[in-house]
Amino acid sequence: MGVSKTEIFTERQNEIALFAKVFGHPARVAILQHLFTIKTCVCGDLVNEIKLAQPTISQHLKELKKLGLIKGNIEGTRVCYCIDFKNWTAMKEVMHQFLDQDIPEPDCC
Amino acid sequence: MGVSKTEIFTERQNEIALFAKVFGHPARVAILQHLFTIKTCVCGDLVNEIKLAQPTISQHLKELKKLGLIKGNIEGTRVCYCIDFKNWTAMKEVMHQFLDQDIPEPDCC
DNA sequence: ATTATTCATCGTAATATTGCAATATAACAA
DNA sequence: TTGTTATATTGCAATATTACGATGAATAAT
Repeated sequence: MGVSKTEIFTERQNEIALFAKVFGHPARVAILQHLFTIKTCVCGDLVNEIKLAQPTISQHLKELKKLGLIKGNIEGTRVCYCIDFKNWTAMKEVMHQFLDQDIPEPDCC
Repeated sequence: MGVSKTEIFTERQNEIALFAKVFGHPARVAILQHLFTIKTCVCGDLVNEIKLAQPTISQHLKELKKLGLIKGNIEGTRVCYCIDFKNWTAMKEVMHQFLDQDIPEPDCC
């Protein structure tokens, strides 16, 4: 039906999926990478940096903000976005636990 | 348009997004967690384990197989799935690089 | 006050995803 | 062969996502 049956999964599984989903689009990956590499806020140039229309970028920023991974400060007509380090770190913890659930050696295959 | 403009992003950005997207559904997270915790192949019981219809599980397994994160061995009527450790490790490398692009301290915000 | 700039929101079209019933396929069992 | 079991595929309905033009709201510049 296009609707995920979140109720049959654990909260942790849904949490992982939500974080992963927001990284599941290259535009949002690009936005985050840009925010990290410039090591400060981004005010405006995302639209020049990433070749997508302004409303599209705005929508992607909204998704990132919804999960708390970035935050925006209004500065006059501009809005400056930056990583929310506290939340980013918390997210990293969750994702690492998932990705690093490695085992020594598989018994089969 | 519902279609991602992959051509305007780097290969790495698209790669990260593809991996993340496959984790962007709790069913696939649950499947992978199950494969890790039982420490061996899974033959069949995924449909009992996860409360989704068999075709739905099959479809999620296909997605995971498409990215090479799991592999399936046919054993009679059953198909046994397990993590592809080589590819899982490669994926982990990519995702870690993305998640750990931390910087000491932000200049702003 | 008027105009320009920046960003958000709305509306909408195109496409993708999720879920499942029905069906197909394949191997085994009797 | 016939039936049973396990998994895959097909087809489709419901919903979600992506992208962008048009518009709106807020501030800055003239």
